[in-house]
Amino acid sequence: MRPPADLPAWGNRPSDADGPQYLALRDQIAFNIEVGKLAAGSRLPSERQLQTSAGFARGTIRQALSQLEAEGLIYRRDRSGWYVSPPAITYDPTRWAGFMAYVTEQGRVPATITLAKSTLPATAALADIFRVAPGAPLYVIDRKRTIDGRSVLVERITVDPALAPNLLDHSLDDSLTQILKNEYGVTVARNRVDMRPCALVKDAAEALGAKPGTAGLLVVRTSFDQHGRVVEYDQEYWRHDAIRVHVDLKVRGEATLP
Amino acid sequence: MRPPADLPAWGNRPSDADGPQYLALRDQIAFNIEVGKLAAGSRLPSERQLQTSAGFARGTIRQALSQLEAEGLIYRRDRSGWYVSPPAITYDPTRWAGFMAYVTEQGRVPATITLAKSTLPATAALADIFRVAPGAPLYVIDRKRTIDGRSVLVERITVDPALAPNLLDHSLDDSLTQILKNEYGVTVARNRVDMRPCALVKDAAEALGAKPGTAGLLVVRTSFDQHGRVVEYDQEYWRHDAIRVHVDLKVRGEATLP
DNA sequence: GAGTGGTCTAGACCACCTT
DNA sequence: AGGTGGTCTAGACCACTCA
Repeated sequence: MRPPADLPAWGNRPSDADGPQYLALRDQIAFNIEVGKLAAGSRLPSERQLQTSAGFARGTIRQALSQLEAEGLIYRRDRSGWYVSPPAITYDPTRWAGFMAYVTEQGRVPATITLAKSTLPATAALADIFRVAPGAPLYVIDRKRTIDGRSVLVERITVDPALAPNLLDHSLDDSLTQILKNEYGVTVARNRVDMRPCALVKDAAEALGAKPGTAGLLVVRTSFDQHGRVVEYDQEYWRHDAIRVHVDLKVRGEATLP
Repeated sequence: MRPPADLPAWGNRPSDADGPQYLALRDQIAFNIEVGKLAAGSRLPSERQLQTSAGFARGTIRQALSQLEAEGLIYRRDRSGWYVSPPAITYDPTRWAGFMAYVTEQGRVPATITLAKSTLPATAALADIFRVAPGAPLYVIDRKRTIDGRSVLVERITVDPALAPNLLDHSLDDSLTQILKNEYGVTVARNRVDMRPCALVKDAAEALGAKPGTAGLLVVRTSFDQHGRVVEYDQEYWRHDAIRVHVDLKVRGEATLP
């Protein structure tokens, strides 16, 4: 399976002559990034520096920066500054490989930090998912994951203690799926993945050092074992510029037609 | 396969007391949407009306509206106004159903408008994808698709004329995959899907009546026939609030481990 | 033609990060 | 302590949509 080429598109041609000024500034910064004058991970000049060097009002500068952020070319660390985005990682939900594995495969350095772990009573929604009584205890684990030192996602994993008693006693900084398999003999037979663009809610944004409301991608994975029981329910909030999803499918039977 | 529940999340609790004012305004509007006071598709008061009724400067109003837009609760029609977003459609790339089918299935009304069709010489990137010589002729079709009358995606489809001669003579407002199958006997054996959050580039935004730079989702589908030839290469730009991706997978062999 | 959002200015104060 | 981005104000003009 060859790695997916950089997704081409209709093209982001330089703004038409006489477009808005903020787009002209956008183009100039984007150009500096593309030719490598501004390297991935490096910091942009401060807004006030750009203000004097470009001669625009600060609001206009911020419009240009927000545009570049929306495009995924740059990102901000809350109240710290603007930085050039590193390349995105490619994520294949159909592959049987955890975060640590596929990030490493792509020549990057992954890391996991456990933020919190606790036992909480099931909310109505979770009770429905796990088919347990509302209020029944569930393990809840919050983790943060980084690539080359940059926080790219926070996740909340929920597990039914019935399937993995004393799970929280383990070190949770490695692949949870591995632990479930090796320590509890629980294997995943079915995987359901839901994805949608979102805005990073406050807690997620704070954990990522991003401004609340920044664009993100919500990936919800639900893993089932061979008996159809929910093994793991995982909500991942990704920085929107850090992920690309890639799925490769053999077409299965066409019996799904009504 | 039961329809995926609304993806729950960490929760968008009301902004902490004494948060920024624009978030207070956001909460107020969001509340009006949730309780149905502002129905899906309906128009919000104009920015200047909000300005006087809420007592904030217009910039602050616009910040609140942009926040709601990022969250997918509202959208704007360029220079026309702000509107409440209808529910998103669920898209399953593993299912053998075209746009018209799965939108209808979800109780919505789909439509397709062909914007342009032409024969163009292959760019380097396209030549590589189709394994033809650079400059070789390729069919290029631009279409727009709507749900309940709202434009939700524009796409550019590229097809190799060798597989489907005179394709452009057909009506292209229906499922292209159907035409390829019924008229040319070309069936899809493999489907590759790449997705990433993006900003809508100028042409795509204009076709959707959105402001350039609005958040979107780029979905690139590459379809192969049983001989591994590329049948159809499709770049879809979605409004980010209009789509949810849902994938359901049986876990296949674990032979992919290194 | 009236009203809309889109763009832009030139200030200001604040909370927070960095050193 | 100095500098950063985050928020906010009160104006202005323009291109465009819509009735």
